[in-house]
Amino acid sequence: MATIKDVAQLAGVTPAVVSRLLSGDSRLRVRPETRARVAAAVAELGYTPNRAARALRRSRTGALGMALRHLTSPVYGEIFRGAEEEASRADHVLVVAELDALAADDRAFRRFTSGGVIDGVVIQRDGLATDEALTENLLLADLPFVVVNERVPPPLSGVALDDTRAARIATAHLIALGHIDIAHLEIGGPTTRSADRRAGWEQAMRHADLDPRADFAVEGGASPETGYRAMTELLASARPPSGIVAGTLQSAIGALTSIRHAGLRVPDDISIVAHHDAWFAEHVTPPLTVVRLPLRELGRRAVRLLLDRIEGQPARQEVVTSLTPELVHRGSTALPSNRLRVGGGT
Amino acid sequence: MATIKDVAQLAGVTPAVVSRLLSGDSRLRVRPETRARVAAAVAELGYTPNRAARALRRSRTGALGMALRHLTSPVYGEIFRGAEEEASRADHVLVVAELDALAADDRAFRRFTSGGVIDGVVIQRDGLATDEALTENLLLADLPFVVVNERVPPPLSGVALDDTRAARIATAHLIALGHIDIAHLEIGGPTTRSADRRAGWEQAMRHADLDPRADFAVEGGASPETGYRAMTELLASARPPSGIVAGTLQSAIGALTSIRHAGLRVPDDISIVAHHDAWFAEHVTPPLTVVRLPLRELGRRAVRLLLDRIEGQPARQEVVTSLTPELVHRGSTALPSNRLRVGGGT
DNA sequence: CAGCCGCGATAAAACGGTTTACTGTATAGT
DNA sequence: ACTATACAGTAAACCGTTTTATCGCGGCTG
Repeated sequence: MATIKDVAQLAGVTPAVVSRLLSGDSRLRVRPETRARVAAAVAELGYTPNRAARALRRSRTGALGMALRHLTSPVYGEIFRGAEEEASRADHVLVVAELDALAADDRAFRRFTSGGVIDGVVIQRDGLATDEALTENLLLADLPFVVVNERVPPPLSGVALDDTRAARIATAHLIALGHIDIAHLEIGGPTTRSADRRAGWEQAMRHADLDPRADFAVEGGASPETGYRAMTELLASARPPSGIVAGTLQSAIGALTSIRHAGLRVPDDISIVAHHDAWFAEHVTPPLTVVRLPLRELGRRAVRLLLDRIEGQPARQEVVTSLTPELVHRGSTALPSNRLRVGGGT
Repeated sequence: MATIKDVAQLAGVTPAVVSRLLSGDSRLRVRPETRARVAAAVAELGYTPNRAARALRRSRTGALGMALRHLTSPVYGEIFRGAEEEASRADHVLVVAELDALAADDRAFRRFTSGGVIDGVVIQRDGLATDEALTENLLLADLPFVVVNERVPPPLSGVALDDTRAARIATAHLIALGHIDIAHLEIGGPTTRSADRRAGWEQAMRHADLDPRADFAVEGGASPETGYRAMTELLASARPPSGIVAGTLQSAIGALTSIRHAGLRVPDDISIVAHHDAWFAEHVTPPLTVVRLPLRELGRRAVRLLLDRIEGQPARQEVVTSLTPELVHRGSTALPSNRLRVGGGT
């Protein structure tokens, strides 16, 4: 591989000129013809600066960490893409690691965070005990980090979605269709997105003079199994809801199964709307109505914020409000039937 | 951060001893007590070698690239986990990039492959033109790489699954249930996994003295939409199949929808078995019978092979046969009914 | 004519490890 | 008594960039 010395020699200058030219040092004065010779030499040799040497000198590696729990998850996959876009723009590279592997293996954590492998890290946070521990350890390691997809309190940095608004939109959609008894399948756990979506549901209900009944806010978790159980419980109540706002796609899928097992039909008997638009939302039966959130923008913003933090800017807590959550109407929501309410009153 | 000099000073030796001790230089003779002093110093200072400095000197970065098309895909997510496990074992870190981003943006490709960012790369390959181009460019860049989840011809290195066997198992399952008219939804495109699965289907059919009819081998693609179309076409034939072996989970899901739209039921009228066991296979309606393949092992093997290649070992072409593909029986396969064949003959 | 300034660069010291060749000291062999 | 040998480490070059301080030179000023 060509080094900066080769380039300098070919251009008839010293390595310093090449270096300063390539990194855009504004204090460097060169005449245009020299600049051109250097550019030509770089092109001819196909020169790319050696990252290790640069990192050693600058104490900046040009790599960003990304610690995610489920690489498999379509929502974090999309966030990753946004992150990569933004990292690419800043000529950075993304080192990814499984959150649980980092938490479980101290050597893995140290490999990831020490030795100047990465300049900072974007982390997912689900309110688990291991997540708290990871935050502690990052703080201890003095490595800049930003939390993605979750609001965090001020000493920390993070960027979240407008989950309250999203849930409001989802709930308002059901209300507009004529639903009155609307339940919320909370994600559960101490995450802000769980609380925010519940808050959004409550707000939309109150705004329409409807009652966000406490027994209609049940924990649906983040898996089909937990969603199934929560829905089954709801169906067992004296007056089951006709509309469901699900916190996650997975719990919505579990709910769908539960409803079917109860001999009811979606959307004829019960309507259901979920959050996030993964490809399979369209391919379950029936296709799920969802509110689509700007996940890619979320990833971009997280990386932007991280880069700013690395540059020494103060911590920030952001919410992506630039793009409005968008309701994608599919087959899982419709006008409420009377079937359930005949005996139910109201 | 503590440097090797700090450690050396604290232990009362020179940096050379620390370095050689930590990297296990067998030609170094030290007495046990010195060894202990160094170990104590390392522990006390929490020393981790600086990766950049090490990379600069060794011309090995300790980072491996992973270029995948769909981070979102559960199959590659699982492969990634295996890869991370193995990389971790070898004290390496994983830099991931989106395949299409690399193909589309030359600067991104160069950032990834030049400048000693990574020592080698594991790539996904789907037989696309851009994939061919990427292979060319990697060869040109003289960067070691291995192809994962696809067989490759000898100058290249790669590790694949035993797709033929998997398809044979899937097909044999339907045959054992009593199905006779069994179609295959090929992945399509010039991938070996597409061809291998088709071959497996043919083998199983012939082995049972059944006819792998040419019109029963249709291209189902890798998306629900293409699967839907393929299935619709099959259903329109004079004597539709009663069993379907789907090359991908996605095409199986599309097929499910098509069957439902045709007014038929799974598994009552038609049985369907797919490949790979992602979480949602269990949560579509009905839950899909699949053959589960050792994806994590595939990821591990790919990294192992890559590391060997980096060490200078010759190219190898592997197939993961150590773990047998396992049939997971769920609700989408059952005994064939007579309903379809009443008018159909046989 | 001396001094100063701006221009267009340059020289050289880091950065933090790794690695090769070498050194000084005791012990053993002849 | 003298050399060989093993032992236990050491010295220093080197990897490829970045960056700070400096330099020679011509022109302008007083």
